[in-house]
This record gives sequence, structure tokens and C-alpha cells, in this order.
Amino acid sequence: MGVLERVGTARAKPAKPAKLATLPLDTIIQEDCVAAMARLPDKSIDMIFADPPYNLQLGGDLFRPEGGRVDAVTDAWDRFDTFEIYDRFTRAWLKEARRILKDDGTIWVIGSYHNIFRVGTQIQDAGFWILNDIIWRKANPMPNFKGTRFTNAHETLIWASKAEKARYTFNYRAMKGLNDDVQMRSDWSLPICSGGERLKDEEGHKTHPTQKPESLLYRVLLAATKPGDVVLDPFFGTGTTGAVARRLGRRWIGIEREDAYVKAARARIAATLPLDESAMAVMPEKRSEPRVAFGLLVESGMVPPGTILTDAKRRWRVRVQVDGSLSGEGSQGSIHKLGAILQGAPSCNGWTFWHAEEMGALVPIDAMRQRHLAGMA
Amino acid sequence: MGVLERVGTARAKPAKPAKLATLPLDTIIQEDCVAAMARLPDKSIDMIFADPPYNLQLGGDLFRPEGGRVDAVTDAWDRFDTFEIYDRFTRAWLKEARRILKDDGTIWVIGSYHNIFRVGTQIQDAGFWILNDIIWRKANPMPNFKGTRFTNAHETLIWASKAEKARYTFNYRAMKGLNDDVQMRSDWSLPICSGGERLKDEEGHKTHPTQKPESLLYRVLLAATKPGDVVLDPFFGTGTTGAVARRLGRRWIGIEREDAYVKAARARIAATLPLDESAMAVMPEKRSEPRVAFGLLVESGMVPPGTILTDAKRRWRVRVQVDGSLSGEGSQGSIHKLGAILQGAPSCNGWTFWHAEEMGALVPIDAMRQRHLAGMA
DNA sequence: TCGGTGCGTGAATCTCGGA
DNA sequence: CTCCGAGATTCACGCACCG
Repeated sequence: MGVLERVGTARAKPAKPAKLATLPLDTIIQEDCVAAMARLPDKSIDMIFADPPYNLQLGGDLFRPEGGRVDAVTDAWDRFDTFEIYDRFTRAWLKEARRILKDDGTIWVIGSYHNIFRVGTQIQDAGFWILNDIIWRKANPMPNFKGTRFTNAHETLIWASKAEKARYTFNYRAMKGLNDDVQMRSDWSLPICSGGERLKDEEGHKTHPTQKPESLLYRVLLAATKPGDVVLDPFFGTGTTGAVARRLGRRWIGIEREDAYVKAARARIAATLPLDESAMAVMPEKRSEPRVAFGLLVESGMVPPGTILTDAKRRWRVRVQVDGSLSGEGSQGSIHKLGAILQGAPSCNGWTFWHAEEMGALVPIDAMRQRHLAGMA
Repeated sequence: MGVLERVGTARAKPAKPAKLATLPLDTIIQEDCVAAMARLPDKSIDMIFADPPYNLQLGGDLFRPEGGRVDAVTDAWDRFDTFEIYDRFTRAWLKEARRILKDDGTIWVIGSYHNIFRVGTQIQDAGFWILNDIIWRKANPMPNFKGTRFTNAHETLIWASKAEKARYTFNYRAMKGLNDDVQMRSDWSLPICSGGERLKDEEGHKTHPTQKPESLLYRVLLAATKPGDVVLDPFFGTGTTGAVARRLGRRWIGIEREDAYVKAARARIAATLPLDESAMAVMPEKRSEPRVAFGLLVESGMVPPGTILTDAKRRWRVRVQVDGSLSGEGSQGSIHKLGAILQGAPSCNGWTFWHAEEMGALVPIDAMRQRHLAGMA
């Protein structure tokens, strides 16, 4: 045990709680997560999925451009006074998680830049062996309303085994099958949880501020567990993990303190039907891969800044700027916008409108995009 | 200051090195990165881009802690020792980085799951304020040959300012321009460095194992610096940062120990030509444009007093007063204030909210401002 | 029934300069 | 330091409603 651990545990040890003789399968334990885990037996869990508080540290209200107010995560359970307190909390639940996990089990933790670096450090310090970090690329994130940063469009998951040599479960073929028969990558494009899947109370307010999409848990459970495996979620919330586990024929245990979340989760899981085994193999998924922006061709050097573009009839001449915008004829804007302005049209497809000279011939910039796409493949 | 800091600094302080009087601009300092940074003056650097090593040679001199090592090397001790050494190294270079960074400067660090969680934690502990974590999604990553994990298809960048309230540079409009006029997200799909861009020695071996693509640095520098800004790269390698900085009209300083890398970087950067200045102009930030008071348009006769303005849906009708204020619907105030009052919103951009009728069409008064600005130029 | 439009909303560390 | 006011700022979906 290292320095960090010794510093963290320099206090009186609580009396050891009595361990449960059997696992409380397919139930929710309504209790603090560390206390509840402390009563589970050693090396009894196949996989842990944890969605701990992110410690967002939000400021005041944030208003949208049209005047609406963002419904932010202001719940008390997400507030920690200092990083040190957050770290102590993380160490405490990770310690129990490690104890109850089977030697060949794995742990998944999801977070954002507010907390994931601290969690990842603690995971490594606790002796876990990181297998992958996974990026959940949100297909439809909330924009950055004030134009102050990049749109925060992803969350990070850490997947780790108990030790470097552990023989963990990874259903390689299933993942490849989910991904059109090419290896599943470490970045997953999935929509956020909305629409009918999002749990709401009688007044239409979301039951939980951070409900995760079932598609995310579907992929996690399908990748790293076998049918019948026991999955523990120590921050159960409204029970996405339990619902998907049930659907996929896995056993589950949830730990959750908040009464409202527990009630919602129980009802939800009761209404979830296990999949027929024949249906479990294939599950359609939404693909939404990134588009190609004109700026990408500029960054990659395919269209150098300073390049002169014209329309097919050479009526207008404009110059490509470093940021991929076009400048000339008294205006500046995107390939689409400037084409529209010059033609006096409401809109314009800049890809087919603008041309570059290549060996004496005018080539639409769309041809370069096709070339770029071919080069990526 | 937390526990981590106290543990890390329990040793004698080295004598303070003499500071350089002027910045060694557009040069490579061939030296250990901490020692070289220690000679740079306080608050002199606009941006730092760091690609620190994580495959540390633990037998080497640099990262070995002085004395007091434990002989009994259990797996746990060995692991912890490794992380502790890496953390100490990270703290050391981050401390110097923070000192030489201007108060409104920013730092970028790139890494993978092996080291990025530790670096991110140290960044937060050092007092930096994380602005975004950015995912470089590799368009063409190396597959996982053994089929034991997900294809490791991304790297993570952390972008941070020196403090929460710092006024850092973010060229929002330029990033939006690069991305077909929609906000740039936190996930960037870019190809890895290969083909002609990849530096190779005479025998065709790659010069540097982890050469970063210029497209990545292009986006980083375009997002977070202005022309003429000073960019420091303390792990310069083969000089991607310097090459792109030169191309984009930024000043650069590189620190690198390895002779082969330094030579390759010098030749590479010398062969890189700066872009023409006319291509360097990015989409201007609205905030930096000269302010035009609405009253100026009234004074100049462009919007005569008495003109009727409405919102886009003609829900409200107000009249322009001689002083440039608006009056109607039972209220009076500036274009912004009255728009906010009528909508019941906390704020409102009157320039885009209010419209005047011109030849049968509703035109936002912002169009008149643009016309006025064009007339001035 | 079908397509078009409009509205609501999502783990958010979300302005800035001058008095 | 605070306070105040100008003015800059949003993307992808799901769903309700309407013609």
C-alpha cells in the first residue's frame, strides 16, 4: 500500500459489518453505497458499473439565447467542497468495489472532465489495470450557448480489470458483430437519453437529472459479461443498469439512497421483459458518424489557406482563409453562406458551387472531399 | 494545498537558475524540459502545448527519486512507485509551466489512458481550471490485433486556463468556420500522422514514435492563440508544434533533449513556409468588432426617428425615439432592454430581435449596422 | 395518413469592459 | 473590489399540432 493510501486511511477503522450469506440478486438496496457494498461478500461480483456523482461545480443560472433557463444538475448529492473530499469518497467506494469483485471481474466507471481524471487516478492507485478508456460521443449534446468553449459533446468511461494478468470477459465477436463486422473502437456514437425512454414524473419533470441511455449499458453489458453474470451498480439511480441487465439475461444488484429513484427503478425494471434468446444476438443501432467539414480539408493540407476558388463560370473569385471560411468580393463566410450571398440566393451548396483550378481544369471542391473520404477509409 | 503537494515537495529546493532576459523565440532549447523552463521568465508565454512521455525508462536518471527506496518490491509497491515517480515528474514540469504562463494563457496536454488521468489530476491540483477535454478520434488507428480489447482509437487532450476567471483566448468564430458553421465539438476526427508528413530517417524508419499530425496542432493553435502569440512546447520531439506555429504566424519555443529529434525538427521547420498574411484572417469575433451604438444609426439618418420596429413575428410594434431608445407597448428603453422586457427574458440582443420593414420585407436592424460598418471601412 | 412547422430540452464548471 | 449595462449566444431530436 502506498503513500496515498496511508494518508487516506489515517483514522479509526469502523467495526466490520456482518456480511450477507447470499447475494441479494435482482434487488435494490436502499442505502449508502459504501455501507451497502461493505455487507457484500468478497469476490462475488462479475462486473461493476458505476456512475458516481461528477462534482460539476456549476456557477449561477445559465440562460439559453432564446431566454430559457438550463435545467442544471444542482442536486445536493453532486456537491463536494474540495477535490480532497471527492477523492476520499472515491477511494472509499473503489476499495469496497475491489474487494467484492471477482478476480476476473471488471469495473466500468463513467464520468466527465470534472471528475474522471481523479477517478482514473484512484483506479490505478487501487491496483486496477485499465483495459480501455471509452468515449461516449453524444450524437445530440447540449450546445455551448455562450460561445466560450468547445461543445462538451462526450463523456468518458474507464474499463479496468483487477490486475494486469486477470482473465476478464470480453466478447470480441459480439462487439464486432454490433459494428458491421469491423472491430469495435474505443469511441462510441450514441444518442443521449430522451424521448419515451426518459423517465418523467406526473408533472412531466425528468425523474433523474442524468439518466443514461439503455444503448450505452447494452453495449457495456454485452461486451464484458456473460448471460447469468452478476452486475452491481452502486449508483443505481433510476436503474438503467438493472433494466438492461434483465433484458440481456444478466443478474443485477442496485444500490441507491434516494427514495424517488428507487421507486422509479423498481417500476421500470418490473416492466422490462427479458429478451428472447434468439433476439439477443442482434440489436439494431443508430449510426451517426461525424460529417466532413470543409475546414477539415484546410487543416489536413488538402486545400491550403490562400487557395483561390471560383464558381464554375468564374464570375466570382474568393480566397480560402485559415479557418476554412472564404473571403473576397467584399464578404467573408462559409462555403455555403458566401455562395448564397454572391448569388443573392437563400441557400447554396458550397461543395458543388465552388471550384479550384487543378492542372488547368476547374474541379468542384466536392471532388476533394470525396478524395479525403477515400483516404480515410 | 493538498496532501499530494506536501508529499511531493518533501526535499531540498535547488538553487534558483538565472532567468533569461529575453525569450529565445523560434528556437529549440536542447535540454531537460524542467531545467529549460526554469530559465524562462515569469508570465511570458501565451500558450503551452505539451505531449509528455508516459513510457518512462524507470532506470534512467531523470525520474528516479533520490534515495530511500524500498527493496521489497511487491507488485503493488512496484506499481505505486512507478506512478509516484511519474506524478512527481508531472508536478515538476507543470509547476514551471504554470509559472511561465501568462495569467490569461492556456495549457494543452495530450495523453492516453496510461497517463492522462494522472496528468489531469495534477493539472487540477496545481490550480488550473479545465476548459474542455478534447477527444482526438483517430480516423485510421492501429487495430487491436489480439482481439482482447476495444481498438484504442483516440487520444485525450486537456485544455485549461490558469484560473476560473481568466480571460483566455478562444477563437469561437474561427472554430465554427472550420466546422461548416456549426459549433466545434469536443470530439475531433483527424487522421493519424502518416504518408509524406511522417518524418523518416535514411533507412526509412520513423524518426519519432509518436509524431502528431499537423492538422491536430493546426486546430489547437487556431483555436487558442492569436497571430504573434508565443507558443511553448516543452516536449518538442520532431517539432510539429513549431512547424504549424510558423505556418500560422505564431512565435514558438521548443524544448527537446534528443539530438536526433532536434536535428529533424530544425530541418523540418526551416522548410516550412509561413502562410500569406491575407489568408490568415479568420472569421472575426463579434465582440472584438467596433461597437456601433444604435443611436449612431439614428443620428446618421440611416434609421429616422419615428421608424416603426417589430420583432420577426410582428408580435410587438415600437417606435424609434430621437435619442435611439424605443417606445411602445407600454414601455420605453434601449433596443436590448425593451426586447428583454417584452419577452420576459433576462436579456435580449436587440440587434437581431428588432426588424424594420424595407421594401415589403422585415430586415433585422443588425443588417443596418453591418451596412454602416461597411460604409466606414 | 402524411409532411411541414414549431416548441421543448439535454451531466454546463457558459461575457466583458468601464465606472 | 463590485456594480451596471451593452450585447453576444444554440444543435439535434422527439413530439405535438396543423393543414
